[in-house]
Amino acid sequence: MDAVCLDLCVGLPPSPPPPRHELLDRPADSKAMTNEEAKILQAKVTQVSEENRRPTEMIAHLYGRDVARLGVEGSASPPPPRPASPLAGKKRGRESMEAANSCDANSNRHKSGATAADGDYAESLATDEGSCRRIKVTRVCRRIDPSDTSLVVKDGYQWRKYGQKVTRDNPSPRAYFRCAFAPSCPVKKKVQRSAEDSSVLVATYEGEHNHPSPSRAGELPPAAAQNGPLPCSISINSSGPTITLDLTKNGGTVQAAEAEGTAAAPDLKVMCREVASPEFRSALVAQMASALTSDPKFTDALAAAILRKLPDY
DNA sequence: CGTCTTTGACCTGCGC
DNA sequence: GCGCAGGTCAAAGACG
Repeated sequence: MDAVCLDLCVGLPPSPPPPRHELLDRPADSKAMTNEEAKILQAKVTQVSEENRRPTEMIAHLYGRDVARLGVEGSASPPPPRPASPLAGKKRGRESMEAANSCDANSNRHKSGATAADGDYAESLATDEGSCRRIKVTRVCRRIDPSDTSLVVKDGYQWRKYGQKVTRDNPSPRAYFRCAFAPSCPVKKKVQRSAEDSSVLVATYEGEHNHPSPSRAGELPPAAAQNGPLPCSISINSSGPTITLDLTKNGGTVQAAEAEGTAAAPDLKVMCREVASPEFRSALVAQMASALTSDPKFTDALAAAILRKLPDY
């Protein structure tokens, strides 16, 4: 997949800012600013403020949309009908919710003729019935050898199997796992072959681990640890600073999908979650500050704005 | 012998 | 209230 470049152009408008000497090398006898000059500078102040506000709004928009989407998916949207199982209406709400999330990307791929990829990923927040507590529900699809009947999805954690059941809507059994690394860990995992493609294992995780992964470095948050460096960079070109979200730098999940030549659209959710994470935001602020302070246009405009705020000398 | 897996029984919630 | 289906428990067996 090619890098997706969100050209959040925060550059200055086509009309270049006044040269530095116009602002800093003002003749001593021109202390008194004409009304026309004042209007022009006022307009520029407004313009610069607008330019500074734009990236903030775009980031906030991206962040807010991601959060809203996760909330709608998990708790608000009614589950879609399941034509494959006419009796599925008897299922409980929680199960129906999971079915709504169940490998949407997987089914979409089947519709579009593509094959399932390793590490397909979907996540939602499920509302626990009778309370406002939210349970994180994550679904991962992995392609396995069809002859492999182990129902094991390696994810770095230790799991203890406590049950297995054959469900109505799927001839293959569903295995139930608990996290075996920490006795108090509330996370459960259900693993079942996809009803549509028996070579695809669908693992559903409920809850969040209250301990670091035993097989990963514990410093990074799960998403970051799973996907490596933040998939974002800021560059400055002739048209101004550009924020680039590089979907190719998303760690193993996307790479696994790429290895099979398939799209990894669900990983956009992972990336959006990272964009919303404090680590990403602080890194983004640092990079933006670095980019802005190294931009002579920005420093010129900033110096001009500061000068205008200072009393005449 | 300790740990893990298997599997039938039981529990629980939902729809009718 | 009953039946159904998913989820969980726990005893028994397998394995290192």
